Amino acid sequence: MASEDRRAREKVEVQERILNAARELFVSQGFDAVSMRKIADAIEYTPAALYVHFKDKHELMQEMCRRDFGALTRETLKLSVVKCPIARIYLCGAGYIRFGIEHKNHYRMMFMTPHPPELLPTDEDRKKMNDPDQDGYAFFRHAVREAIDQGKFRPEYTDAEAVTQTFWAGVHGVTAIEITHCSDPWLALAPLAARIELILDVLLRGMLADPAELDQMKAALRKGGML
Amino acid sequence: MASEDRRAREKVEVQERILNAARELFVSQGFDAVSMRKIADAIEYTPAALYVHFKDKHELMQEMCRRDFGALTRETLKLSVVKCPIARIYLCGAGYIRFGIEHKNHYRMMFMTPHPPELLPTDEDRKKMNDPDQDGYAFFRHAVREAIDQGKFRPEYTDAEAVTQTFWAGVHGVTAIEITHCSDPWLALAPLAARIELILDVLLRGMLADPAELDQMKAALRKGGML
DNA sequence: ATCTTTTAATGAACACCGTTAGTCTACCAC
DNA sequence: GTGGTAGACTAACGGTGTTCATTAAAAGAT
Repeated sequence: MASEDRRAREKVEVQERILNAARELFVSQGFDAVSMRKIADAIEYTPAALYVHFKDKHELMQEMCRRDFGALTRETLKLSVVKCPIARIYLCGAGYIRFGIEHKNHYRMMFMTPHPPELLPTDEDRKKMNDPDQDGYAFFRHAVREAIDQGKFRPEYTDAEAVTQTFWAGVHGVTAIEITHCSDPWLALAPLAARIELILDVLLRGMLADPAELDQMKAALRKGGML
Repeated sequence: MASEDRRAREKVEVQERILNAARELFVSQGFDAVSMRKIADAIEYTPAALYVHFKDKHELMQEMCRRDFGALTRETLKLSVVKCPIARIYLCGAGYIRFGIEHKNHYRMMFMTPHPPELLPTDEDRKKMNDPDQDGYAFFRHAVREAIDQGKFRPEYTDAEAVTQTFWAGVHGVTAIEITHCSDPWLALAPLAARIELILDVLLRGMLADPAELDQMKAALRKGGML
């Protein structure tokens, strides 16, 4: 059945052309600027044809973001070479913010827009979600757990999940504010770089049993050219 | 010209009925659920009539949110009775998050949606914006400045604007994550109360010259029944 | 009391949007 | 060849924000 393979290949190719057309509109103008009709026009198809390949607009956009966000995961996982969990946490946070700001609309879609609660994760998804070698969140939480186990954090901070989510909240806050308010004339934002360093320093120092360790870690990172 | 006054009163009354109808749809179902036609139906007017009173849908929604957010400002300003700037900062943050979560859609509209950059603040606005007795942000920044002047923060933290925005980023992060992801099956969020306390503790402790002061302050607040 | 100006509200339309039902057609397995 | 399948198409439905010419009524001026 070579022809069957070919048909499958063709199908995938069409889907990819759809997703690429969608991406082009999306990155430059955001979700609302992507209309099924515009996508269809771009690839010289009829709007209805898109529904052969995707359930609806939301699923289409989600699929596109999902693929593109593999890049964030891959970039994050690269940090497994960093031995010290504190340094790993710091670099994860910095990378996360940077990525979000370089992909504003993707970030908005993934982390600032509620997803329909109908799409539940499969068992396979659940497995991935908890594997630090496959999932960025799990990777980060693993670093937190290591730090806790090594007694790096204050003794009252034993809940890795809560600590992870608090750190996430901090970096998400900086990212989200930059995305939504960077050109808001009602607000005079301090330089982004300063805000990034501040939030990372403050969060980590506030969690560390020995706050001085932050500066040692940063000095070491600078020495290694990783900061 | 008594009749002129009456006409003005009537106009204001219609505007208010529009805003109230809009609010009702908005709080329960969000921005997208509010359509000009639905609002018009609710007050038994024609859709076009709304454009006599408001430039467009966005301005209408913005005006509604603006009014409702007076409540946040008023609630924040109440904290001027708290003498210690550190405690004031802490309570501001807690109140901010609480308010955001009790008014999810309003918060989303005000702080998670970019505003059209065409509407510049007037000179009067600019005056208000910098008056701690009228503006919540200025009030908060003033507390930060006090804390800095009193030597409460680490010596390298001298930029009140940056510190304010970093603290804001933290509380915004918690609020925004709760709003967008509270019913996300892909995420197991720690209890909200725990995340609130954690972020406030961590942020403040990370900034304080003497981290132990956080616990003293919290103890004092608990004694006074303010926490 | 009549005439003019102003203004809120209307009806009808425009240009979009996401989505669907029914149809056509090219290909595949038999 | 025949029947079935699946991708693409045409046409439409019901919705959206918004505009514009027109009405009707009230206000002000003479």
